[in-house]
Amino acid sequence: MSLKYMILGCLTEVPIHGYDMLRVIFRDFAEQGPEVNSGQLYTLLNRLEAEGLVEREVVQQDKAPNRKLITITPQGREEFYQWLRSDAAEREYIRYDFFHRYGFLYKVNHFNKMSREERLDKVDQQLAQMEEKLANLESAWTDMSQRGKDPYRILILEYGIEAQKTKIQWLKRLREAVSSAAALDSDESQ
Amino acid sequence: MSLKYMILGCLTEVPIHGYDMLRVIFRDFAEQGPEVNSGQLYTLLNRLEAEGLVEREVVQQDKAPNRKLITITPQGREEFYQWLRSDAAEREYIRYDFFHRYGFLYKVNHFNKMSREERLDKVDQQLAQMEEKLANLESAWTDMSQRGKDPYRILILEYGIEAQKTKIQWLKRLREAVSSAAALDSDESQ
DNA sequence: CCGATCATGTAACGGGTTACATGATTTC
DNA sequence: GAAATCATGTAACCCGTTACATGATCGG
Repeated sequence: MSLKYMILGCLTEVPIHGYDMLRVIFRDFAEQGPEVNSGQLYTLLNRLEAEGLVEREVVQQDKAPNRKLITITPQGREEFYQWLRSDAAEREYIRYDFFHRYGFLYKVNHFNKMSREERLDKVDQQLAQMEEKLANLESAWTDMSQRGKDPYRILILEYGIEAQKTKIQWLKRLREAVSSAAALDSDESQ
Repeated sequence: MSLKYMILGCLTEVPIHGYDMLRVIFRDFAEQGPEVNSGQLYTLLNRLEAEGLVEREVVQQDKAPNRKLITITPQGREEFYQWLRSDAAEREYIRYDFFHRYGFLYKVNHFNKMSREERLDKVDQQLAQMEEKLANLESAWTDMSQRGKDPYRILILEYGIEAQKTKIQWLKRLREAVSSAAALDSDESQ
């Protein structure tokens, strides 16, 4: 379970309440803010509390709905640091992981079953999407470096940007291949 | 469900039996052959058969365990082509997907909680793993192009190789940052 | 007053993993 | 005769998603 350690890691830095965590953690994974997956968060939080890794305290707010401030317990902190130092989650057994979960690539795998127009269409759409995403990442970078965030976190974002650029460059090559080659119109495989 | 379409896609090209599919499909995702996730395959296959998308026929083999040859039905083929042409599975809503599921990156996010030695250690390990993986991908490429496979499939592999190189380059930059900078030893975050 | 946002939750489902069971055949 | 590989399967579990429910407060 990876979210568990995201939560604990987040809490090692500052106590926070659930809704804010949703915005902080999930905002970055799904494009827009909440209502994204409150489901998982609150149920996990229940479990973590039962396990004694976090504590929740109701904070009365006048003129606003009550919040529950979540703090990490010493055991929680302990477990997070142990995980952090272990080599858990660092190994990737998956050889073709770039392929895994990237539906578009899987469809390229079956391009020989599509017409040239269909291929071009798909590639162009993908390119547009990926370029938009790159722009997003880049503006996030500007934002982050202006706010003087932890340099490691900026570096992480820079990895994301590089990876995205690599993807785009490859998509352009793919586009070339689709648009130019009759030789690529092979039908058999294997 | 993505595996469903991997199976159907595989079957549009050639009838195959379950165990072979395990080797073909899963070999590429988990490093070594079966016994990897036979669980999912056979249960899914049951469902696909019940839905009339595939058919199974027992093939008696003397001097070997019986196999069940799986063929795709016209409905199965139909459904696969529809999926292929739709834009299903092509959109990525996840902004920081490069971060998602890449445990190592998440730990870099918490590098400020580790000593310089621990950081270097982690980075070096990761580098070694990623370089090994690159070598694997490259030998797979040699293999594939010698066997004259579908050019699109070779292109896909080339994307994997490029992505892996990007990762490695970044890891080297990260290593630099860790080994050289005292300035990076910031403690606060936010 | 209505809709948006803040804030917390439950229930059902679904895909995927792990672990286990079975049994044959080939190789050492 | 033991271990490895071929071949098919079941059951339990876990993580995550979807969909829904509740209720308060704020802006128009």
